[in-house]
Amino acid sequence: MKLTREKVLAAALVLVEENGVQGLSMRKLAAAVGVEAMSLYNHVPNKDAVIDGIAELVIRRMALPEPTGDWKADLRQLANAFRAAATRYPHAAGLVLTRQLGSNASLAGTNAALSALRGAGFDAEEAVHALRAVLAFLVGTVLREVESGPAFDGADPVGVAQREAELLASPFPAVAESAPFLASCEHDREYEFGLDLLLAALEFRRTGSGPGRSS
Amino acid sequence: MKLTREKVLAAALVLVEENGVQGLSMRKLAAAVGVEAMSLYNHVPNKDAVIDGIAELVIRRMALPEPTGDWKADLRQLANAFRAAATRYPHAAGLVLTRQLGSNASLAGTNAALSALRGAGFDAEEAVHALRAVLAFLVGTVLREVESGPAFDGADPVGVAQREAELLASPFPAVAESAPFLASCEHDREYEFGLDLLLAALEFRRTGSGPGRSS
DNA sequence: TCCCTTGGACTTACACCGTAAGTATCCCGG
DNA sequence: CCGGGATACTTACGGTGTAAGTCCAAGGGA
Repeated sequence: MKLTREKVLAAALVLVEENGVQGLSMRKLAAAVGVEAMSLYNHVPNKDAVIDGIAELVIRRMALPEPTGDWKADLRQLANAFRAAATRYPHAAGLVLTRQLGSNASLAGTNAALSALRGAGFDAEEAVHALRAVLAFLVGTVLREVESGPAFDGADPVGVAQREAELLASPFPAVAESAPFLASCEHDREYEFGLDLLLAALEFRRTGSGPGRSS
Repeated sequence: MKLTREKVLAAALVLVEENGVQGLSMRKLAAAVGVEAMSLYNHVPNKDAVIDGIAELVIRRMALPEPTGDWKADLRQLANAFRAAATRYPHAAGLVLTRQLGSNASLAGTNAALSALRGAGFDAEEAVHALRAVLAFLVGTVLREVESGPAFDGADPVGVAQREAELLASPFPAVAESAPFLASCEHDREYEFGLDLLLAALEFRRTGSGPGRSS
């Protein structure tokens, strides 16, 4: 079976998901595709290119939603798709979020988001600013989600309780008051909250009037 | 002169800023403090701890602003301080933004932000959500800022022009329309835009009525 | 005063890493 | 049928993180 760049990258992705990014080495990758280390260099210039390729592969596997014509719903679904694509490969997600995406791979998503914003009445420049604001929030949120250990997502009640106790004992009054909410982090809720905030602000900016109190 | 953990971390930070994170090795770090590699292990358990320590050091050097009583101004100044601290060490910034901060180092900043939000009328839980939304945006923005090469910040006009041409030639109409604005990225403006958006949304959520059109 | 504990620095060693350079093998177009 | 290009393998080098053991100087108790 002939080796291809695509197969190398696919194997690298599963290897990263199994062992973490640190656990990826050219020798292990070669073994995973049934080859000696140096043979990989026929398909890939060096290890950095492999890592770039993994990030590219992850976003290439992102499923773009169909536009509905409702710009807020469309933007939200695009954000959902991005988040789903990244969290699907928790170990590789950091790579996607960290390096700015090699143009071509993410242009389709960029285009979809800009279309929705243009349809909402933003001009070509404002649409870019709005997109970048939402994307920055998205990157920060997803990064927190994939990097935070299990002590944060509520799946480890003892860790959460211990953390809450530490925060309560801290010399910072506002931290102590909010300790129960700081000690854990429901990623879904934080994501929805922030996205609602941004979409509401964009709608306000667009129409000059706010929506009803957000649900 | 006796070696201490603190001196090791300080040396590691300057070394990272000189050579990038990849360029940091225990041997080089040891040489920088005038010692053999293995001696470092008397002060630091392993390399990961060094890297964690660098991130901690960077945020420990963040200068917290004085509270003014105006919650939006206070939040903005805190965000400015965070951004300034991170961009001061571009190579180390990725470390700070990537790993969730070891509790104690960032608690003072967390407390200041929560205080401002509590003062604005948010309850202990909403304040945490608001803080996390702003922080996520901040992380995403600063990450983009420190990772994007010089082809993006406008300092490399030929790179920007080339990039704009590529975008114009892409098969995505909304991308082509916004090409001049996608081709470069003024980090200050994007930061202000997104932060304004979030603060406006928070104010709206707090009072039930929007501010006048922003700036 | 002497000794002995202790802690920090040094030395050696190992397994592994990315990859430059050279060599063998296979397949396919002429 | 054969020659050349692509692909895979082998060897080798300098670098990495760190486990294990050695050595020495400073400080406290007898």
